[in-house]
Amino acid sequence: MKRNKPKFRQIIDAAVVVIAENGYHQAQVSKIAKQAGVADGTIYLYFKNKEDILISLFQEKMGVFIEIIEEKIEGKDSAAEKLLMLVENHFKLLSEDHHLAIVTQLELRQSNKELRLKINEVLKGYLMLIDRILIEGIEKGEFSGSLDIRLARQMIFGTIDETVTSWVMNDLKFDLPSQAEKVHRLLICGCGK
Amino acid sequence: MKRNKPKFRQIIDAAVVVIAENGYHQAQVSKIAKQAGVADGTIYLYFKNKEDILISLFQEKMGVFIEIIEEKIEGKDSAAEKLLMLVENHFKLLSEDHHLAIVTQLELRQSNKELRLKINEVLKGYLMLIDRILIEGIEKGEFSGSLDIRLARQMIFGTIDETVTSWVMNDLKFDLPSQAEKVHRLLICGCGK
Amino acid sequence: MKRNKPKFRQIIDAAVVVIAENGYHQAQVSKIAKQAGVADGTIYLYFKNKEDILISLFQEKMGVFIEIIEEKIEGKDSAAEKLLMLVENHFKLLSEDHHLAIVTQLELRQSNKELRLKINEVLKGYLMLIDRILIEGIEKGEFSGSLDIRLARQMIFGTIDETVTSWVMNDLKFDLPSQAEKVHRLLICGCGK
Amino acid sequence: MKRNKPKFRQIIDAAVVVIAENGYHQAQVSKIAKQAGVADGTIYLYFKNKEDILISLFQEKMGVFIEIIEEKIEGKDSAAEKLLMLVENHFKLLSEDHHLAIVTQLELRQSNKELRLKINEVLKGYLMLIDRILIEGIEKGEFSGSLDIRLARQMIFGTIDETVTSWVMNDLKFDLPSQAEKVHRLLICGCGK
DNA sequence: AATGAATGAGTATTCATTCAT
DNA sequence: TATGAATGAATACTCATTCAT
Repeated sequence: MKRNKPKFRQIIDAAVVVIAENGYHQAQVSKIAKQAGVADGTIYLYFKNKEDILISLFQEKMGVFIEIIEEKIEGKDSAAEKLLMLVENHFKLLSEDHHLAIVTQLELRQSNKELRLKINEVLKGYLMLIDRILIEGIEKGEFSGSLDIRLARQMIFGTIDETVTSWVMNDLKFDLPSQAEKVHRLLICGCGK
Repeated sequence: MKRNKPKFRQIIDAAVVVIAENGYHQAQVSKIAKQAGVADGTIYLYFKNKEDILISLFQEKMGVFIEIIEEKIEGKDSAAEKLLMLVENHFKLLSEDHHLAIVTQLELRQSNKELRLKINEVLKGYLMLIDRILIEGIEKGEFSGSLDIRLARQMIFGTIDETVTSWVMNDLKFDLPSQAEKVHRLLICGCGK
Repeated sequence: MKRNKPKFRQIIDAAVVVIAENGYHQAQVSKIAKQAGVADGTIYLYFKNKEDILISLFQEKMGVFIEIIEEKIEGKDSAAEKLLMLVENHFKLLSEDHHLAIVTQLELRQSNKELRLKINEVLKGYLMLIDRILIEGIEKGEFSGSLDIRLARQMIFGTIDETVTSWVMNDLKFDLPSQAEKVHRLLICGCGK
Repeated sequence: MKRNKPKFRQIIDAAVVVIAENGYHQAQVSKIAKQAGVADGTIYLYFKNKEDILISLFQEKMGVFIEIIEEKIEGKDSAAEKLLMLVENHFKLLSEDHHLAIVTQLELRQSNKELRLKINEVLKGYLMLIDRILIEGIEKGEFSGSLDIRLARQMIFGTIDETVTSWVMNDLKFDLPSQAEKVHRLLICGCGK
């Protein structure tokens, strides 16, 4: 299994660095290979083509993402607390890895539609996690029974994503994790009183 | 002034069609010229370069967007009503122009960071419109006094944007304008009871 | 029509020179462009791709070949005389253009099967010319009535081709046209007495 | 001596299969190794490089070819009969091994000039066999005394080769050995009456 | 003897932009 | 104004060969 060999992760980590520092369109395979400390050809022993590097990158990183967040929300009793954990850790994980934040929020979105559809496939796991929290919240009576799950999920993900993107676009200037509580409050209570 | 000459809009409209039908990376200048019924070189009498076409496209379309929405909210008394008008018309305008929806939600996001920063510049007018509604809502006591304007704006824009993108990605299948009221309720009241 | 523009022939002639002097596998498009005195991209205004240059090359040169030979045999009364003209001019035309001889006998044969099939398509015109001579010879009673046209054509073409290839492989040392009469005699009378 | 070890022939036979089924340019060393049931590196214990495989392949196969034909013509009294034996067995041997026919007539000719010169070196043995038959025919008075040996040899080899190539190119459709007698007659008597 | 993971050189093609007419 | 022929920079991927085990 290629995915477990050290060079697989080595190349993916190199790709994150190269894309973050040079931009998507300046991230040539040869640059990634150099950063990973392998020959150009070695890349193709572990990945089918350049696109495969990017999909695998997203799969690996998003996989860890989902895993960690699932772990954090496990012990929590209320859906609201779980949502807070999700927002907090989403912000925390990305603020701890600036390169990854730049890659996921800015650079990878420049990829073509085909690649973006595959990335969306990976994202589905995360969106389903949000859905589970929403359903639990409704069942427990924490959230409104008339909630449209899809729209609520789009609000949650859209708000988180827009906040992170805005943070990245503003050159990572403000402190992201400290926004989690306020964002959480907005998602639960909205703008109203 | 180039912007008022017929060929200026002719080329921009051609660009929308070509990008929507071929995708961002298959929207060559020569294709846009052909669609517009002019020679390749003529493009450069009206636009500095290809990027300038895309920025102008966004400026023109977003300008109309803001204008119409401002008009619609003018007479409304409450901030909540104004927000509803904004969501409703945002959805309505895009659902009336599928080509434009595809271009703004999917294709134009594939542009490089530099171009996206310039697009964000144009977006600021729209975001300031949201800010004005929020401030009015706080001042009138409709919205929570402790609202973080920036975060609230990011929630509103993020939610609207995510909803539209999801609609476009699902091949424009569901009815977008009919979601406005529910989205509005979510933005005002959140997920909670 | 691209085929009539001067650059079309200019590029083909450059290809003959470059392939003859560098070999098929060292005949890069950029080398051909340089030899033709045009930019790399200009090649693609006149040819679909590299393969298209080679096919067009063969078509153009073989077209001239067939045309000239048809002209030469026109006035001849007997099939035997016509066959002599064919051999003589085949040898003469190639011995007058060493570059072309090298390209058709050695270099172009290194192309892949697909390209060779297309080249064979072009060759058919020449083989049909041979067939017409054979049929006339049989009808006029010059050639044996029991002649198998296909085999006879294969003998004629095979013998001519092998002779030319051998001449090219021996570095064009001996005088090719002077062999025509002897080759002609062999084709008519065979090895026997 | 490498040539006598089983893996030497094993690799050569694998090469014939792989080249025949995949084409010259798709016959990678790794594919040949896999077909032969050895590791890539093992190839290089038996052959200097890839070219060496192809030359050895040709040497081995052509060696058997010459051996068998020499055996067949040994007892024959006349040069004409010997020539018939040569044509017949040339056709028979190749029609019995389609893979080999494809490799020698089509695929190996795509090799570069250098390799083809080396292959010609191997062919010389076969051409000398033809020469010996021709000389015997002249001495015995069967063939014309004024025969140019080189040209006659080129006619014989060129005709046989063109016939086989044509057979391979027509997907081995017609029966090759049954053409031998007619080809033989053509070579002895030519097209004339 | 045998393995197979690693190497790294080499090239066709696209397309935004220019400028002579 | 308008044209469109010409330009030329820039890059992913393959595969013969090696060598540590």
